[in-house]
Amino acid sequence: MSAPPHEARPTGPGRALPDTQQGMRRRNLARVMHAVSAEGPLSRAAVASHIGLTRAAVSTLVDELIRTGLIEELGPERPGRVGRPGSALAVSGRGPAGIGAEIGVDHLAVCAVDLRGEVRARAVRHGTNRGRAPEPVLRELTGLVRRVVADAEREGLWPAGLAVAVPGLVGRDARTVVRAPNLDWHDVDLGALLPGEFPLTVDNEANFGGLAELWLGADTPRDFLHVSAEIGIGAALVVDGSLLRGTRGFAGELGHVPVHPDGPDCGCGSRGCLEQYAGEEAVLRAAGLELGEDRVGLLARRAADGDEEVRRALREAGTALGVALTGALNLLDPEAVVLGGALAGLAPWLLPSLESELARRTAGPPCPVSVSRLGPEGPLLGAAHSVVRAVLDDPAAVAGRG
Amino acid sequence: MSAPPHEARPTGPGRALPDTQQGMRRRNLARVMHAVSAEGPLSRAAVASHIGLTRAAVSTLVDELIRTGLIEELGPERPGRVGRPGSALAVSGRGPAGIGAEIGVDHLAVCAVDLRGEVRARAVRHGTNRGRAPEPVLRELTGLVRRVVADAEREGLWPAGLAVAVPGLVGRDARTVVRAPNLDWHDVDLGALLPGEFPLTVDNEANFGGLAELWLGADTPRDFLHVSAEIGIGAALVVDGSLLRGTRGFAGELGHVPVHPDGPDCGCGSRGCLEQYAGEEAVLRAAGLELGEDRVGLLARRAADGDEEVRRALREAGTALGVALTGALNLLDPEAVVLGGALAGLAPWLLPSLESELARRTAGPPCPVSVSRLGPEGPLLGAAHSVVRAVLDDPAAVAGRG
DNA sequence: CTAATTTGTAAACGGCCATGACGAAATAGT
DNA sequence: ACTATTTCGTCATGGCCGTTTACAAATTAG
Repeated sequence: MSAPPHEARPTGPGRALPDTQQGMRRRNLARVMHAVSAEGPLSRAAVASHIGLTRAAVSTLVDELIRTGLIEELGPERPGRVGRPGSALAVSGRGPAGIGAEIGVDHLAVCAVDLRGEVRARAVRHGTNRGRAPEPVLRELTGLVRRVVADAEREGLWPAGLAVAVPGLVGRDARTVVRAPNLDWHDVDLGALLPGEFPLTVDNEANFGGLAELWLGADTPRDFLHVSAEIGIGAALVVDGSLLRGTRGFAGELGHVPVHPDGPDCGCGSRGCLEQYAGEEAVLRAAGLELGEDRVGLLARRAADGDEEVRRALREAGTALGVALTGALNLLDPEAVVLGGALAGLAPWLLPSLESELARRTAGPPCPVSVSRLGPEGPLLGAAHSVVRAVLDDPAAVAGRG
Repeated sequence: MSAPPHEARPTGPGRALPDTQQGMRRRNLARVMHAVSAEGPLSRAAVASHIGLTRAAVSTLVDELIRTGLIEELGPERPGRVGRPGSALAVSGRGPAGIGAEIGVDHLAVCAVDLRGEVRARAVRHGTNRGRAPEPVLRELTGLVRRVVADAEREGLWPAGLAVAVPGLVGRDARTVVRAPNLDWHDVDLGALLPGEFPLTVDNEANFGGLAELWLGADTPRDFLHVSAEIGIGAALVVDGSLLRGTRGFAGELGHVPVHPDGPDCGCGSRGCLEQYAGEEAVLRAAGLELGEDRVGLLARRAADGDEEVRRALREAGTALGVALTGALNLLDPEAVVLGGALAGLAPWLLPSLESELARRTAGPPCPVSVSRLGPEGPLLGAAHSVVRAVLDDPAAVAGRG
């Protein structure tokens, strides 16, 4: 018997729960979880003042969360001020875990993250997946998942769900890979090919990278654009703390924004798309390099070595990116732009031309552009954390399991 | 004593109410209002099954709404089927009213809309406002508002709030006009210049036009782009039934999306912005016409008369619009594009080139482009309805007043 | 060592929706 | 015409949930 799928991508604490007393209760449980999770160890009284309920109400909520193993009582706080010291509460390190997986072009990776946000187990397999059929790849991925789950269970965790990051477009059902050019996959239903023991969510790697930035970034705002690139160039649009997905789930296709409308033909049918100027293939071609393994690393090394041809190619890519981003900034007015994925490693050579292009084309103060500190880890962490967030968003839904 | 400002632009039924029984009650009151408002006359039992509460609970909610004058009992329904007929409920036509106002380049307009969505009073003053100082314009507008309010009050309505549509950028405080090029206004705080008797909201005319389309359009989806143009070209981005405003409130600036990055200089500092190809001035220049009054009407007449120069200018504007929209569609993946405002009147000559450009640049089925049936009335109606929606979204907040 | 302060819990209270029963008002069947 | 059936609106009851109030416990300030 497979577990029921968790609510498709909840966007906030306890959204869409019915407006009845039970729904209220569930939302308040979620608020307690969020407060304890975000603000570190907290006493019941502190939680109460954070979320605006009374100490008595919080007491019963916390009791329930402790009974279900989602919260732990750490013991009395060290008293620094007058009054009886509170008893510190923290989210449990032995409860549910989020299993994140990433299907990259050159690797597979899986990790388990506990409610505290710590990575408690991981497994990686290197080797290209380009052009391989979905079935063998997913069999391999399943093997890694089982290993990570076993490791996590040895530490007292149980898997609350699996989230898979894919380098391609994912339908709004959060299961189907509609198109993944780098893998040459089309309309692959991952739900049918992965273990059904726990709830599954599939999403674009740019989206999960953006969520990781939102949840784990140092001072990432709640409105930003997260740009990431492998062969394609994708963006995660985070608006008011949640992802903008679009009707079909295809939002954020920055790579096919027209940069020079009469430019070279693009595989998408259009002409002069950003991808023709800043995509991996285009940059390699402009730099006079061959395609091969670890293409991004190669570019970075050559650029660092002072290869002027490579540097010029990257400068021009940055300029094109700047043009496309100008359009996006005019449309979305975000608070920041974050470069993630492969772009993070090439940032030193992309940023100057990108930023000067933005400055040139923006009237007021230009939108700040920063580089993700998560780098290539973003999508994997975002995937795992998305499961953790789902638990925080509705702890009652998880209480029965485990 | 002025009324408290209503919650800044609520986005959905009863968002952000505290999770306590009172908040639950308020949300349920809102759900009853929405059901009755949207689904026409409804019996208590029908409301109950619509919103998922029991008949008993709905009874008490309806009693409260009747007491506060927001809902009226129309009397027994004509029984078509077996069983005791219900008593039809409808939102009141004599309760609160939304006052909408529009500051256009060539006119001022004010109207009052009741909870049923009917326009119950209106006032218009023609004459250009281009280059006039804010104070006299707003004095004039205040006069119109007072007249409309007086008319509405004669019909048993009372003003629940004033919403003003402006042809320019509005800050997130929903009071300040940051920049309105057509009026030559900068950083004007409308809150200080308009009567403080009722809650005030100010927004971009494109945004209010988009909301009107969302609320009043025949079968407008919950995800669409509403493009409108006077001198500037603005877009309202409706995502999942609510407006995307951006951090500073400047989202939707389609007019400054780069179309030809090396094109002619634009006032914004960039080059080749959409506005340089599809803006009113650019089109008039391309058509070899002078600037003057009723410029859009002139273009439409000439085009209808078969003026080939004008038609070519509009075709090229449509093409440029298509390029910019391609970018927007790739980023946002909406369900539809709606042309409103001045563009609606020129649609016959813009649409062919626009749609062929979209078709050329889109891989899958192209995003459908339609024309607003509200036309130039959109922003005014959207403004008035935004106040009505605020009442529907939290009827309890309004209960005390009036 | 006492007063003050803060924490956590327990009992009483009040608000709110669900449940179940009932009268009212219509139709359907005999 | 009369009864059975169905549906509507309401009332009384009960359970759930957060609040209020009170109190014991644990710490600091003086």
